[in-house]
Amino acid sequence: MRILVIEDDSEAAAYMAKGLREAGHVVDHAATGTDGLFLATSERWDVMIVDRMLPGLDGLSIIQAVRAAGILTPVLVLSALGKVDDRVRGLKAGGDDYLVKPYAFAELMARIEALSRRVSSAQPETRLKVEDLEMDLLGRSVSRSGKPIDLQPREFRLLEYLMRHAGQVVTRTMLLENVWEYHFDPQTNLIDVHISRLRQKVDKDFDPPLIHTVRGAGYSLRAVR
Amino acid sequence: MRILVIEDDSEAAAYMAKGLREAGHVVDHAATGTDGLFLATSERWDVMIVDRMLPGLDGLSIIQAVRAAGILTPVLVLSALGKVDDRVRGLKAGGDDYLVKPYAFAELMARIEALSRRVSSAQPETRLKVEDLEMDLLGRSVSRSGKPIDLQPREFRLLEYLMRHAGQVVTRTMLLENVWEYHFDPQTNLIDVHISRLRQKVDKDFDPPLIHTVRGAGYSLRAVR
DNA sequence: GGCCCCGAAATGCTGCGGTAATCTTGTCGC
DNA sequence: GCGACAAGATTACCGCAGCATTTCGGGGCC
Repeated sequence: MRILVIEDDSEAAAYMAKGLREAGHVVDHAATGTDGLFLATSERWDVMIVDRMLPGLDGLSIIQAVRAAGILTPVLVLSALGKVDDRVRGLKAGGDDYLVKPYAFAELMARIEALSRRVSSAQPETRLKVEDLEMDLLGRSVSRSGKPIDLQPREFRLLEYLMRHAGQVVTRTMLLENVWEYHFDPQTNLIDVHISRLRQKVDKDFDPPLIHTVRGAGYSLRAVR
Repeated sequence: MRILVIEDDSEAAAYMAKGLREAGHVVDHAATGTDGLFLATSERWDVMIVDRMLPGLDGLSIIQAVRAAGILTPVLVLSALGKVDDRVRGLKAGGDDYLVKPYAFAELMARIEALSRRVSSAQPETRLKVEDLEMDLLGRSVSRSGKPIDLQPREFRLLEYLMRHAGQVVTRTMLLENVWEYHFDPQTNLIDVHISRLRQKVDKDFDPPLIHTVRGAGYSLRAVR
């Protein structure tokens, strides 16, 4: 899970980040409000943990700005202020939960789980992304660097398979089995033809090429070889 | 907003219900765990508030049962137990938030707001809109660019389903299940025929076409492509 | 009994996808 | 470094799957 921590106390932030990383999450950290807001709006996160008292830009203002930008990522507000009034204000600003310092790490973890549960696990993945290449499974659409790419059904299935195995080498047999549902060798250059067609659409007008040939083995989708 | 309160202390329940109703919510109340579980699963709620200590069926067990039934309604757990361990257990059971008694009413309200915010944005909508195509669910009427379009019942249901999934690709199976309630393949071109009829009415005299076929996959309602 | 909605079937058409021929590139051995 | 061979890339072509449209008849409903 991708978690953004916005917290000015570097010791507290390091402690939290360490624990979260040990639990298998990807954690990024911003020490000021302005940095935090930038990261919050420029990348995709599953959960944000925002300290309320921050130098520069106040935690609650960040949340409001994030919400105003139409981002619905769950936010956990962290604060030393534990009075009811403070908590209410934190939630009203658009926070999804409020945790008072000092906190137990187990509770932090549990709350993060609870927050992300419904949002992220609500649907299985609906979009794939490899570098600047994006695929929307529900809309059956593909784009690279924002430009839409129009694919045929078989091409779409082929690219989906490649993207799901990005970075790995995919053999012809794997493709025949999983993309064509052939359990035999058609003795033609069927796959080569489709790879070629995909390249025309996916790599032709872009850089760097993403589809690489692994001679004698198969193909691989990745940024560099 | 529809709120279900499961709480055995009748005085506490009445107090809470009164406050919530004054805030404009619809509140129903169950005094035992079994009643609560029945109401939770048999009706639609926006938020549930569950006391942890209940006669009959424990609060956490209710939540687990509700989640097992595939219901994602946000649950606020209410409890006198405030130790970190108890809170963690409450959240792990599938609760979305945890509030310790005694609580301030303002905080309860704020937490309910926060809980429902992201989910309940799915209010029982009364009208759908995709580009210049509008559908009034209550009045059973459809119009495009202001001009009324007259649809047959089945056509209406079909268009409604497409509009609710605008931008996504809708497969034939999805349509059979949700528009026809067929759980098998009729082996005819039933869907094609109805799509064709819809097109005559929705796309024929307008621009751009909204109903697109996605070869090998299904159909899609969207502005371009 | 008449109207009309809906589903089945027949027909026509479009373009996807598989085959094969030809061209290009990479990799050996000498 | 050069030639030969194999692996892969590209191109063109055509059959037919998959979709659109039209017609027709049964049956529900007023």
